[in-house]
Amino acid sequence: MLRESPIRRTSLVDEIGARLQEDILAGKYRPGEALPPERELSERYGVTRTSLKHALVRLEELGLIETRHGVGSIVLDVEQSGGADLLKYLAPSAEGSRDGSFFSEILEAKTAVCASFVELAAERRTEKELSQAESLLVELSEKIDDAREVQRIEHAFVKVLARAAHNRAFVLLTNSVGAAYSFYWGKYQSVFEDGEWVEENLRAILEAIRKKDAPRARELTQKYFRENDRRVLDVLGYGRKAK
Amino acid sequence: MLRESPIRRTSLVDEIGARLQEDILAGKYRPGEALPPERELSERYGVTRTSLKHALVRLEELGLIETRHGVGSIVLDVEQSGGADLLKYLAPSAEGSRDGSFFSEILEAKTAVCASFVELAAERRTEKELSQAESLLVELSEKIDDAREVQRIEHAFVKVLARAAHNRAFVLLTNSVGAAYSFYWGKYQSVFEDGEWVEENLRAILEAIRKKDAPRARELTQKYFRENDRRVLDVLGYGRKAK
DNA sequence: TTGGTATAGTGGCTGAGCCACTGGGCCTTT
DNA sequence: AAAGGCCCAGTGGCTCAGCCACTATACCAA
Repeated sequence: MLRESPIRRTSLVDEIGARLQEDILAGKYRPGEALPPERELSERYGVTRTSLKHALVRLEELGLIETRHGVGSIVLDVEQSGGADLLKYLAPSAEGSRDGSFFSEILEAKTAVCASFVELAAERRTEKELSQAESLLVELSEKIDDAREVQRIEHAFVKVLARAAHNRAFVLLTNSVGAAYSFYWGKYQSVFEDGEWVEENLRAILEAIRKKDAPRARELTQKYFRENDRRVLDVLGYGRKAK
Repeated sequence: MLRESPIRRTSLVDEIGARLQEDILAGKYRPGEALPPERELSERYGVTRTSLKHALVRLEELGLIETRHGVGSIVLDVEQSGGADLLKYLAPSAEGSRDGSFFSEILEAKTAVCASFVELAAERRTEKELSQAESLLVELSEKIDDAREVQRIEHAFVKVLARAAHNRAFVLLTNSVGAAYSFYWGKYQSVFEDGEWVEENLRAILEAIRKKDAPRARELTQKYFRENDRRVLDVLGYGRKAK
């Protein structure tokens, strides 16, 4: 069965969390200041303290606030303590404000991270990982006219390489960055209409990895993703503005 | 006032969250399976459902579980959906099991990420950022015999460069990675006893950035951090084993 | 086979309440 | 005055009991 992206039901808690998050990121509550007391916030948003608290737990996990017993919830400086998992929340709000440069920053980071782990993958890949990547390429050539499938397979291919680097930290970093642009996922599918171009590049990268030619693998990856990023930004209409 | 690392009071919720997290990561609950119902879990751990729920919210934010109304909390595959913010929790448990390779993986990722944003920083840094970095180097040379201070300043220096890349995604990635090794922070201070070596390297990097020589900045950064990583692993006794 | 419906199991959310911690003001003692 | 102890208002931590909303399943009817 084809797995469609499920309708995302937003719970009350998610809603409150998102509102608070926006307010914090918009500077309504400034770093160093305390949020209003939970009792007041819960009344203001019309929810119980319990529900509000669930939202605060989430914000604390993200590194947006620090809650201290007997004191309150202090707003932190995002640049100082915000974690990478924030990226997935920042993307939609950047979209709302037509902030294309933010998306280009995500892509840039993605490209850099990918280039790094591909370099490592070239040195450490096992035969099994090579064949996994290879079979993805075979699948790609079969579905080369379906942009949607091309996009999916390319993504899976990158994930295989991330694992092939045999570095758990890189896998998690890749996940965070991936979650950040997953929001845009459907919006630049047209980039993958040129399936041959994708296949050609991925194959070249895989060849370099097979030969354990790390520098070349890195170079090819960087080249491919940079061009890819450029096309994506073009499609989304951020083409020129973006640095 | 000198800011000491505060005593970390662990709340009940943190405790439950940590326990569940360990159990999940240890494979007690397998990906795809559902966690026991909240009512049962809360009874098992001897806390109210509310408190347990707070912990589950945290785990969901981390990408360890997915909770669905009317169904339950499904355990996710960490490699598939775990975010970078997990790193900071993985470090202590890896320490417990003497898993040195995990720490070396974090350092490796850190080095790669730093090298990438330094490359960008060389192209985009403003004069202001240059002078910020410069004054940190001045401070460094004044406190060059205090390993603790050298470590702190080096860290601040890196953060300045991260911002100089003018890419918000990189800042957040750096924060996540930084949080991951902050756990070890005090344990390898001796590496920074050689303050001259640190200063010399940072200065060279800054010079390359000043000249907008991106490739060289990248190369120097990579060289410095790789050697640094090696020393850190040595100090922690993971020297040889680590890949 | 199809489609509805009852139902058991699960999370979502509420509201009231008590306990624990923090910080600052006040009062005593020196 | 200065220092130390105490109290208390404000705030988060956590509990308890309960009802509502959603989901999957099994069964029944067309």
